[in-house]
Order: sequence, then structure tokens, then C-alpha cells
Amino acid sequence: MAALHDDVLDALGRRIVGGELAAGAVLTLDDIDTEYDVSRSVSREAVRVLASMGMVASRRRVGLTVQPRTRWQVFDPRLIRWRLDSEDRAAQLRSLGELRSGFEPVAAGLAAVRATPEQCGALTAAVGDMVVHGRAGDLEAFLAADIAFHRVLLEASGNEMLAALDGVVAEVLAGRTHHHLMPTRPKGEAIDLHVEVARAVRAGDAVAARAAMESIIAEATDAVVADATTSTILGGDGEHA
Amino acid sequence: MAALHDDVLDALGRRIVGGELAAGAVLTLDDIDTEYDVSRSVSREAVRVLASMGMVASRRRVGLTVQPRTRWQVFDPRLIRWRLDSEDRAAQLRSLGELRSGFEPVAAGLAAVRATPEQCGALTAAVGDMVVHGRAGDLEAFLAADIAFHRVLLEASGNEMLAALDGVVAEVLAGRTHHHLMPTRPKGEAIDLHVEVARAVRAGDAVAARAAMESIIAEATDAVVADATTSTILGGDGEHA
DNA sequence: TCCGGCAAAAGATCAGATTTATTTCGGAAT
DNA sequence: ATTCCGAAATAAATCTGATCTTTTGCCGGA
Repeated sequence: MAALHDDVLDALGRRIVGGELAAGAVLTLDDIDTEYDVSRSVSREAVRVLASMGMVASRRRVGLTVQPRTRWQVFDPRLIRWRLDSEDRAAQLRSLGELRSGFEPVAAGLAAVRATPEQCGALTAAVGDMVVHGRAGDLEAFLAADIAFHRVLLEASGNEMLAALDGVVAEVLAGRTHHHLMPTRPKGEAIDLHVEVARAVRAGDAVAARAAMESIIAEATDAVVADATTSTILGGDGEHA
Repeated sequence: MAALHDDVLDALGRRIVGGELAAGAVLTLDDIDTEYDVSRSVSREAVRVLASMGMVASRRRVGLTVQPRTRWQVFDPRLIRWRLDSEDRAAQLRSLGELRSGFEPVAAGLAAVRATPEQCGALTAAVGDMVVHGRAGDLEAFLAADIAFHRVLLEASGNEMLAALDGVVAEVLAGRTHHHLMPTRPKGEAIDLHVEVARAVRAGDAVAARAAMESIIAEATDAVVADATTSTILGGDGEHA
């Protein structure tokens, strides 16, 4: 399973995100052919995708110009992944968090109106898992249940654009857990809020679902901010290269 | 300015969005070469981008399989445009509207905290234009000012993902105006709310900015719903095939 | 019935020809 | 002598047709 052009795409994407290839830098297909020892169509296909993400622009006689960040399609999951893997991680998580505070309450409100019985069941099941694993202190299992909960909720919103953001939410939750921005044992009140969202959705209470979700996000934001403050006091968060 | 592969990409994208090529349908590069009378790398590059948007998946010996909608990268501006140009327009506008009700209030709140003096000035100027053209009943000029207002606000949020949604908002606003989901003359109260957002941002009042923006969206949603209801009563909205 | 190898189908890759936009150089007019 | 215009040179993307590789379905034998 080679996927040569995919390798080149990934390598170039990371170099651009990482800043090695800054905005305004120019390179040619020939450079890429030589550097990665691939043929024309391989470099071309990689570059074509990069161009479709707004990261480079190609002009005859000039070459490929790296575009400024304002042109990037920042909702592309690949780009999000690259940024999360780079020194940009903190900024990316902050952006995603702020975004989430906007759309997740809306999704909760819509889900209360539109969720099918099956989705209500899945939501309840996920909450049950969160309670169990939260009490047991199994962070990975808790994370999985948390991700499942939010995924079902977004899907139940009946809005395909909100549903498409499930990957974003999963990344944020996973990032928080794996970079130790979570308490060693999930807080009881956070879990209670998830229980409340599930209840409100089952009851068809959009206002309550929305309010509970807003509290979840607010609580999460506070937790991250508190941790960041602590890290700063302690002299860094250990994430920078 | 040929851009052969871009033509093929556009044609294929529209066929998939339009439903002519439904999920599960398979086609081969050879089919594309023949049908559009282009050579391999042209079809390949078009397909590569389509694959990066989650619309098709390619497998050796099988060909290109059109993917179900749940796999699509629905935040890709190209896909949004295709959907807005297709019979899917109503659903796309609804999705975008719901999404907007989530993130625009957040953006307003952040802008109140982060907007630079220049951005405050641009916001005030845009609001001024809205007032003038709204009173004059010049819908196109009003639309342009409206779009400018929201663009500046999103940019002032200091969050590049929110800023990247400016195209989405512009499409929604333009779609509403051009498909006559707006009153012939913009409502005074809607304009007043924009004035209030600008004032709150200048004053650094995040809570007020957020609240005013929520009112703007709610007002807009009501207007569209009211129109849709009227259209239904009148026997259809003219958008269905 | 099950296993292994053969052959075809289709995507993946390659080397090379073509097109186009920029730049530069030469000549003429000022 | 300088500036302006146009044509030729050139660099780089774009496109083409052929070749390679992998996957899968089929067939024959155990």
C-alpha cells in the first residue's frame, strides 16, 4: 500500500504548516520531483490537492507559491491534523474550542427536537459508559465514551454540516486527554451535565439541552485555562519543540 | 486560461451532487477519459481532488466509487457552491443558517474583546452603509454592506476558523436576497441590531454583542420561515424540480 | 469443497512532448 | 542617449501515451 502521492502530499503539507515553507516561498514541480525522487504525475497530484486546500497556488513560468494562512481551508481535516501535530497545536486547539462553544449548544438544541429513538438510546448508552469509566478512572475508555456521546449528538442534530464536525470534536477531546489538560479523574459535575443533556434530548427540551451543553463547554474551557495557567507558572507546558 | 482538469472536476462534482452519480456508483478513469475526451493525468487530478473531498474513493481493480454524503467534506467551499447551485439549495441554506446561529454570536463576543481600532472603524463604516442603503431600498448595495459587516466581524474574532466561515455567511446572505427570502426593504429593527452589535464591539461589551447577534440570527430565521410558510401556502417555493 | 496459481482489469507511475506566460534583448522613434 | 515597443528565448506548468503494479476473479487440481 504505497500511495506515493499521498506521502508527498503529507510531507509538503507538514513543511508548510511547520513554517519551513513560509508564505510567499516558491518551489517548482521539478524541485519536488528531484527532492522526493518521484515522477511528474506524483508531484502534480500532491500539489493539486494542496492547491485545492488553498495552501499553494500554481502559475506558469513562476512555479508554486505558498499561500498565506488566510487562504487556507482550515476546516480540512488533513490540515487540522497537521496543525495539531505541529508547534501550532495550542493555537489550533484554542480555535477549535471556541468554534465548539458555538456549534455544540446549537446541535444539542436541534437534537432535542430531531433525535430518533435509536439516537436517544445511543446517547443514553454513551452517558452510561461515561459514568462507569469516569468512576473507575479509566481515562481512555472515558474518552471513547465522551467522543461517542458527542458524535451521536451531532448526528442527531439532523444537520450534515454539524455532523461533519464530529472529527473536530473528537480531536479536541483526544488532544485534551492526551496532553494532560484533563484532571486525572473526570469531574462529577461534568458527567452530570452530560447526563442532563441526554435527559433533555430524550424529553425534547431544546432549551435545557442547549443550556446544559453550554455549561459543558464552559466547564471544559475553564479547566483548560486553569491548567494553562498552572503550566505557565510551572514554566512551560512541555509541548514546544 | 484552460484549466482542463478544473473543468472535469467541476463537471463530476456537479453530477455527484445532483444525484446523477449516486452513492455506490462506480466509474473508471477510462470512462472519464473517454467521456470528457481528456488524457489520463487530467482525469486523475480531477479525481484526486474529488477523493480529497471525500466524494469518491478509488480502489485498484474496482474503479472509483461514489461515496455516501456522510463522507463528504461539507465545509469545502466548492462543495457548498455546487450544492447551492443544485436542487439541494434549500437544504444547504438551512444547514448553513443553523450553523451560523451557532458561530456568529460567538464571533461577536470574541470580537468585542479582540477587535482592533481599525476593525471597529470598518465595522462602523459597514453599519453606516447598511443604514443608508437600507433606507434607500437599494437591496444590492445593502447586501454588499451586510456581507462586509459580517466579514469584518468574523475577522475581528481573532479566530482563523471563524474567519474562514466568511464565505459561508456571504453565500447565505446573497442566497437570501437573490431568492427573495428578504423583504423588499430591510427591516429597521434588523438594521438597529447591527448598529447595536457595532456599538457593543466598540465598547468591548462581549455579552451585549453576543446577545444582539443572536437576535439578528433569530430575526433572520423567522423571516425565512415566514416566507417559506407563505410560499407553501401559495403552492411551492419554485426551487424543486 | 478448498486451495493455489494464472490472467485480466484498473489504478499508479513514468518519461517525454506541448503550451503558455514572463522576461529579455534588439531596434526604432523621440 | 534614452525610452518604448515587439519579437524571440526560456522556464515552468500542463498535457499525453505508454508501462508498471496491485488486486481480484476464475479455473483446475487435490
